[in-house]
Formats: sequence, structure tokens, C-alpha cells
Amino acid sequence: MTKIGNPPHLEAEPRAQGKLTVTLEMVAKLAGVSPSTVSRILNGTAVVSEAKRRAVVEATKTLGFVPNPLARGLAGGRTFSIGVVTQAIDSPFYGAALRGIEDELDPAGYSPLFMSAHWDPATEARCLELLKARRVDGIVVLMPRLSDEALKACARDLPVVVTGRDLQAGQLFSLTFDNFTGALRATEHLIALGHTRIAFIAGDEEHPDAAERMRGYRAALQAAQLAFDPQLVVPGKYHEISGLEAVNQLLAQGQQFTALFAANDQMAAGAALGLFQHGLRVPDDVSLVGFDDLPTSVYATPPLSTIHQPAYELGRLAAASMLQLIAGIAPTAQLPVPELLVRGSSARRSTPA
Amino acid sequence: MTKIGNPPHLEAEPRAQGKLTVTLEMVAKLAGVSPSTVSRILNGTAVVSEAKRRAVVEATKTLGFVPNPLARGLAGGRTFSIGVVTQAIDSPFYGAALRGIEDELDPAGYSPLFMSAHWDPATEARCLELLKARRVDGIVVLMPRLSDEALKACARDLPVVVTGRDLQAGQLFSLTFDNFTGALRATEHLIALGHTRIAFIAGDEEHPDAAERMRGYRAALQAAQLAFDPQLVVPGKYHEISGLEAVNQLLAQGQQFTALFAANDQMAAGAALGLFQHGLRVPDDVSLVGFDDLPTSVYATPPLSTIHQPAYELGRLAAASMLQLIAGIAPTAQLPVPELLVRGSSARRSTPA
DNA sequence: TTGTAGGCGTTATCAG
DNA sequence: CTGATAACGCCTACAA
Repeated sequence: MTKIGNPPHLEAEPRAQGKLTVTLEMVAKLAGVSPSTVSRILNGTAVVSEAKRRAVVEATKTLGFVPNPLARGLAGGRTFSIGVVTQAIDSPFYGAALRGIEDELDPAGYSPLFMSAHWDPATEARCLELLKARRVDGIVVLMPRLSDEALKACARDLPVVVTGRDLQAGQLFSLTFDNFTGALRATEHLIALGHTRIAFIAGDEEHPDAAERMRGYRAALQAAQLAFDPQLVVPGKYHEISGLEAVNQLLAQGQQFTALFAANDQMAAGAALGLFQHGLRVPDDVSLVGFDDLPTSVYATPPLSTIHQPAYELGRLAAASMLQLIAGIAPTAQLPVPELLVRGSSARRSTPA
Repeated sequence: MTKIGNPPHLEAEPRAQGKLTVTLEMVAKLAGVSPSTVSRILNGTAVVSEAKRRAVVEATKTLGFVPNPLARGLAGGRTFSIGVVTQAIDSPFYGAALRGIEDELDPAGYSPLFMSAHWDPATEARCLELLKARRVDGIVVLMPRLSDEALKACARDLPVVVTGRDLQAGQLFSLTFDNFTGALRATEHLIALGHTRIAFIAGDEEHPDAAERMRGYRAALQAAQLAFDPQLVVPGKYHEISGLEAVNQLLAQGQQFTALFAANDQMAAGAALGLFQHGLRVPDDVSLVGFDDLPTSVYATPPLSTIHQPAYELGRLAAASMLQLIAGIAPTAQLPVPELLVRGSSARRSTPA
């Protein structure tokens, strides 16, 4: 019946669309050489006479030639693009890491292809498939939720770099942060300030890094001969709301504590709000320490004491390692050791235990 | 001399690499039809007999066939990928927008290709070129810094959607937020609370949205017959540090003010820290209002009153509009009107003017 | 050193 | 409705 044609606003324009792509062949003709020679020169694949090289470079410029990545990928097998699987592209932590990846890849002529897995293994698996389908030259997975096996399997098809997991294989490289020591330092700090009742807002035990942070917390207590009180530990999910709820729970249960260690800064922020709502001051009534050192944490009131996690550098190193894998070099990158940043949210215990 | 061969860790693996790609041709053979028919069926390009369709679908499954996007792009001219130029991938605001784009594009079978321009026009131009080279089907530019002309020129080559700029053309659609009204509401709010000396931390005048916010601030003052005092206005750059410095400057100059309106939440956070460092309480001594409603702002202590800007929705609408442009439909999306969120950082004036 | 020819995996244009 | 047959733009043996 009503056959739908192109809408008016598109028909109006005189189809200036086809900026008639400049092809390698055209460059070749202008330079008076064969296409293969142009290809070689542009890729540095072989040695060519200086005369032809210059002619080609010139022709390339005058024509404004830009090689078609699709054709390159199809013919050459390499796409110069790296798949990057992140859990939440809108998380401040991942944002910094992604920037690091971008900054490292760009000068090398590679482009990142970001995808979010939303902490869901199935989604993550799908991301990997999609990226492989797009023929990326390698995949970086930030904090994978997939099994070690699945990751190794993936690494059989192409180079893979993962963070937060400790497994190595032929084309698989992993970069891990010492979460245990980080949490240990944070807790030690609180203990050194005289606190003995230190509550802990944990992350999801399923995350290896969350488990490690919990372990660090316990190890510090033990080293100081402070009893571990399960009542002071509240599980969270790494989101602000978890921190808020945790504080509410602790207070509702009438738990006594003068310090609070949150397994990440986001939960620390939520906790800070919870304390504030209950009229408890930081650090006067409760000392607060986080983990991650998000860019915003230094602007909290009071600025949050925390463990610095080098997100940006993590991204750079992951990307650099990927480039090495591709080049056939075994990566050796390592993350810096955890560093405690003491800011305004933690102070010597003033109230009685 | 030392000829470098493949590194040992790569030679070890018996090159399980080539998972010998399943091609459309193989599917065709298995299904007993021609490649073109398979293509048609998979793309719904034409009507085919039910028998063949089923055979093809079946074959596709058994073989686990996944079409090669590169080949598709090369042959068909469409890559099913959308370029997205953002200014800072690690900004909380953009993060939310990017997620919106992702969520909208994915069900439609499109993939976003993110790139950061870092507020630099030259970098932005380069991003556009790179994306065009990658043959994306369209480009979304979030808060462009490029000239209107440049954007229009770009839109001659492919569909373009921009945010924060008011220009329409054939294949160019723009989505704007009413920054003027937002700033107006924020300032009105402060005035309604009895404040008469309202300082303003402005954004970079070069950004149209920053200029609009400034205009809203002034309009509100004027409407309330309050004098505009240039001394109370400090320029900033939308980063936390700007807010901090602005407060320091205001205080160093001995300016009197009981309220502070920051042109964005990030600067408001910095300002909060500045006030805190000077022993000024929010909102008791100074009421504070921001703009953007970043996810973290609700967890500030006290929670920040602000103008909600729908970042996630912005992303979704931008992506949806792009999809419409591609489909040849003229987009009509519009952003919701600015909404003031009154939280704990603003209160009735208590101190004398 | 350089050119020729074939192919990468699809889609699109034609005939049938 | 369906099947050949060209492209798409580039890379890479292979041959010269």
C-alpha cells in the first residue's frame, strides 16, 4: 500500500555522500608504481628504492589517501584494534583505566573497542564472542568474572590480557594488584591510630579481589592480636548504596566501633553519608578508610584516607602488555605496590572503645 | 646478526590459533543452496522458500557460523558500528552517557566505537577522521568543541548526532539541554532561601553550555532585582580543582557571600572542600548548589543540591536518534526539562548578609 | 627490487 | 525466488 521511500529530508540533499574513496590503486597509478609496491611502502613490509618511496608518499598526500581498515583486516588478518571488556564503563575506576588503555594504544596505531559486561559472566562471554567476531587483534579483560578456564580457552584464539586474576599461559598475561597488602596497610593504619573496634564493609566474596581485601583486614587484626568480630563485618557490593546500608545495619544493631574500613571508595562514600545522617562525625567519632583512591575521593569532606590503586597505570600497562603479546614478546609488567594515602578521614581514636 | 624469530613462548603452542573460520560459503554448501541465498536469509533481504530458510538456519547453527563484520563492511558498505566522540571517557558524566549509548545500540545490532577528544578541537577532528576511516555508519559527538561548520561538513559524509549544540541539517541532528533554565532554577532556589550574595563559579566561557549557565545565573539575579556583582563570579574549568581554587580566591579577596552556585557538580565538590578547609560549614555558613547531578553527588556530605542532567538518557536518545537517521527517519527526540533537586547542601540563610 | 595474480568473506547486480 | 558473477580495497605469495 503505502510504499515508504526515502524521507524528504534525505532526498533533498543531492547525495554528496560518496566522497569517492581514494584507493591504494589510485595512489599506485599516480605514483607510477604497482599497488603492491604502495602497500609495501605504507606498511614498511619491504625495502624499496628511495625514488619510488618518495613518489608514493607524495601521491599519498596529494590524494589524501587513507587505507581502509576493513579491507586491511580482511586481507591481512590484522585489524589493529584491541577489544577491551570492562565491567562498567560508567564507573570512575574503569574510566581511568580505559583512558590509560586509550593513551597507550593510540601512539601504536591501535584502537580500543570497549564493551561493558556489567559483572555478568554470560554478558562477558558474549562480549568476547562479539570481539572475536569483529576480528580484534587481542582482548583485554578488566576484572573478568569468567572462569579461568574460559579465559584460557579464549587465549587459544588470540592474545589476552586480564587484570585481577593470576594466571599465565602462552598468549595470556595477567596483571594483578596486591589487594591483600593494600587492605592490610589500611587496617594497620587504623590500628596504629589506636582503634580496636574496626568495622569492615566487605565486597562481594565472589570477586577474588574482594576476598583478598577481606583477608588483609583479618590478617592485620590478627597481627595486632585484636579479635575478629564477625558482627563488625558487613557484606557489600562495591556500590555507594552498600556502604550506606552497611552503616545503617551496624548502627541498628548497636555495634560499637570507632573506625570503619570500606573495601572500596564507593562504599566508603556511602558509609560517610550514613554516618553523617546519624550525626556521627568523620573522623571525630568514626575514622573512615577506603580503597581505590577514586579521583573524587580527595574531594570528599573530609578527604578520604584510602589505598591508592593505579587505575590509569593499570590501563596503560595492560595495553602495553597486549602490544607486547602481539609483537611476540613476553610481557613482564607489574603493578606498583599498594600505597596508603592518609587524608582527613582517619584520626587517632578519641572516644573510648 | 641476531635474527629475531618467534619468541619461545609463542612457538611452543602448536598454533591452535586458526580456528578455521566458518564461512558463509560453507553454510551454503551444507544447506545445499547458493551463498547468495544464505546471505539473503541471514539479512532478511528477500523472501525465500521456507524449506531453504530452515535448512540454512540449521546449517548456520551446526557450523556455528558468525558473519565476518569486516567482510560485510567491505562488501555491503555498512559496518553496523557507530563512532562516538566523547571529551573524556573517564568523566562520570560521560560515563553515564556512554552507557546509555551502549544500551540503546546493542539491541539494534550496532556497536559503539568510543574515542576521547580531551576538549581539544584538533583531537576531535582527528577522531572524526579516524572514525570515518573505520567506515562507521554514523557519528555521535558529545559536546563538540569543533565549529558548527566543521560538524556540518562532517554530516555531509555520514549521519551525525551532536549534543549541546543547536544545529540541524540533512543528516545532522542535535540534542540540547536547557542549561539556561537549569541555572536559572538553581539561582532562583538560592534566592528563595533568602540569599542575596550568591557567588558563582563559572565554566569556561567557550563552552556554549557554560555560557548559558552564566546567563541563567544573571537572569535570576536580575529577575529578583539583585545586583550582579562581578566580584562574586570566578571562572573555572569544570574540574574539581577549579572549585577549590575559586573558593580560595573568593575568600582571599574577602568577598561576602552566603551561597555559592557552581556551574557543575565537579566544581561544587572542589568548592565544598575549599569551604571545609576554611572551616565554613555547608549549608550552615554557605549554601551550595551544583549542576549535573553526578551519581556521586547524592553521596556527598551533605548531599549536594543540584540540577539534574539526564546523562544516561542523553546517551540513549542520542543513539536512538542516530538509529533513526540511519533508517532515514527524521529524529524528534528532546531532552527533558531541567529539574532542581534540593538536597542537604542548601538551606535558608541564617547569617546576616 | 618490483609487478602480477589470487584471495580474504560478504553483498549486490544480474540474469534465469 | 534463486544462482552465478562481479566487486569491496588491500595484502601476500610467487614470479620476474
